[in-house]
Amino acid sequence: MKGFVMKTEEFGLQIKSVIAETLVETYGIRPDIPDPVVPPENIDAEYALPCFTFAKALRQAPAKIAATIVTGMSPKKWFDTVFASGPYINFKIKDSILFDTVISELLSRKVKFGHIHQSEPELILVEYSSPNTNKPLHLGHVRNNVLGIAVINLLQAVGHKCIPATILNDRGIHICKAMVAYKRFAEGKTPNDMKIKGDQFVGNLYVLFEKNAPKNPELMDEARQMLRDWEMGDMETRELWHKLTHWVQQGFDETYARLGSHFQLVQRESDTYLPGKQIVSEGLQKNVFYLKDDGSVWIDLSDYGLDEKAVLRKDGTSLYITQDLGVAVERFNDLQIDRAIYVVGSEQIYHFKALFHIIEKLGYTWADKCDHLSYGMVYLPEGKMKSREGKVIDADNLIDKMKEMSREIMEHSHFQIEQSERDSIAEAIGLSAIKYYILRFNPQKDIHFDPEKSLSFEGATGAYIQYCHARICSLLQKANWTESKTWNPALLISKEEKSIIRALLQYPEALKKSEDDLNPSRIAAHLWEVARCFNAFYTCHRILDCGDELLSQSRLAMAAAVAFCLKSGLQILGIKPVEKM
RNA sequence: GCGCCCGUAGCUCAGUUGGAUAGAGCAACGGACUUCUAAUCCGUAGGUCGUAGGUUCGAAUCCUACCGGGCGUACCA
Repeated sequence: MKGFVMKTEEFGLQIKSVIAETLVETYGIRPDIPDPVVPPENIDAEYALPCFTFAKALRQAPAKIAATIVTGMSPKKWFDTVFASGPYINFKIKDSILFDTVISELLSRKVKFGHIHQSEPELILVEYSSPNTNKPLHLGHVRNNVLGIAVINLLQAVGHKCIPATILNDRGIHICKAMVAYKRFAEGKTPNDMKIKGDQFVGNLYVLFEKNAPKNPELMDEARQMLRDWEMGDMETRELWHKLTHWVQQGFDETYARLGSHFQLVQRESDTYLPGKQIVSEGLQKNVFYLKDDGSVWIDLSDYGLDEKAVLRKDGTSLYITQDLGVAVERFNDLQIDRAIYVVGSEQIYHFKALFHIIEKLGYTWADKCDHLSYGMVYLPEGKMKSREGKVIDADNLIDKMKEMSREIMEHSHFQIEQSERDSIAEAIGLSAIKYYILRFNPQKDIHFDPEKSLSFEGATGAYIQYCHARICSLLQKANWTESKTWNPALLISKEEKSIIRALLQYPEALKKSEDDLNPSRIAAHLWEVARCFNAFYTCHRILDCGDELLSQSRLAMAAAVAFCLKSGLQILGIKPVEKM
């Protein structure tokens, strides 16, 4: 029954080699063969090879070449038909072989379908999240975290090793403002007393400060004094600082746990702002930097089309870029990483351009191994989020809200779920909606987020894909399905089944593309495609009790393959697949 | 001013190393539930791809100019 099995990736490779062979035999030339592409829907074929690139060498129209190649090609046993259509050569693979290959590979590789093994994996540090410790995480951070998680999963899926890293920006005027507000207004209360999370507690203080500061200028003076005291290591100030930052971090930990953010390396600005100074003095010695009369240190980046950039203040204190410089050098030296990816918003494009050029000028060979994965801003209907004014979408509130909406739908669902399971499922579906919504976008694009309209459980959403996955899990469970059950790919003959198989076949390519340009939206889109194909199939064909046990088993095998693919993709996106909803 | 990003259906977005008839979702309208989970499916309608030039066999995609929006251009982060 299962005769000729070939790994899915080999179809493309085989096509290229057949074309190469034919070109040698027919024309006596050996040009580069482009990768096969996916034909449009009206063409019944899995692969198409465009012949434009041969036109120049052969001095013939692409369509003529395509026709000639088809005529001269020796048939392969897995071809059904090969036909030229204009400048394209279309390859239709024998259904039985195609179906067998795709389903067998999914059933054996499961969620590793499409993953790649690297013989020499890179060690890649991915820095993401890196929040200020004076307020709760908001929607902007959610985008950052969700993207960071997905990128790490993506890199690992294609065989690299990652160090998830973050820097807590726990030092500076922002936290001092909250500290002043605490002394003035908090009356010694704690987050526990107020029954709120530590980050929200401190965030409220920060907003309180900003509200009162315009009318009370002495508040700002106090905050500045607080910063000086902190730098001097004043005990009382440090204790207060420690107390507040600790509360914030406890709050973050809860939110991170919900979002699924994990960090192998957590650095604090309060620890890392010093090493950069060492780099600055080295740079001065190498004459890469120069000293101005007032004592500040600069670098001229005009040969890169940038301006002069300060790397040390006149009072000798570090700047943001000083710290990043020090941290980067430490990471490459101490951790032996091959690459570093910074997941940071697009407003810092200039900063990272400057940073990487400075590293290059300092002569570090790994300067080109640093990447800034920038992502667009998140806007609300009323404009940009402003944490000073408390005008933000709070991460915890957002998750809670989506969870509630999800629970609400569950109440009215036909499918009954045990009371005890509802909470975790509602949480998972709520998070799916948020994460999928964010990851559907190209990271480069700004997101205009309307809380009333943006998050939905219908159409191209996380819930849609989860729903498809849950349906299949339910089927498999009802049938007591196991991989060892006998099935026959030749029985899967409907056009809906064919669409499913083609979508599955293209998944590894979508994964690869996603990783190539660090763009998880490609996977997100492809999962939608897979789920859509399955849902369409599901409504017009029976799977269980369809009157033919072998057909039933064959459809179950295909359904299981779909489930593995969806599960794989969801996991890469950082979305927890559910088995019921 | 200068630099970078963006402009595709009413709305939100795919498609951009030039390639087959520019695709989805939402909203609108018309259909399918005594359900293998309707958080689903099927159908209809909706487009001078910001504008104008250019490059060529071919442009949403590349180049130039302009219009509109955003972000930068800190001894902030």
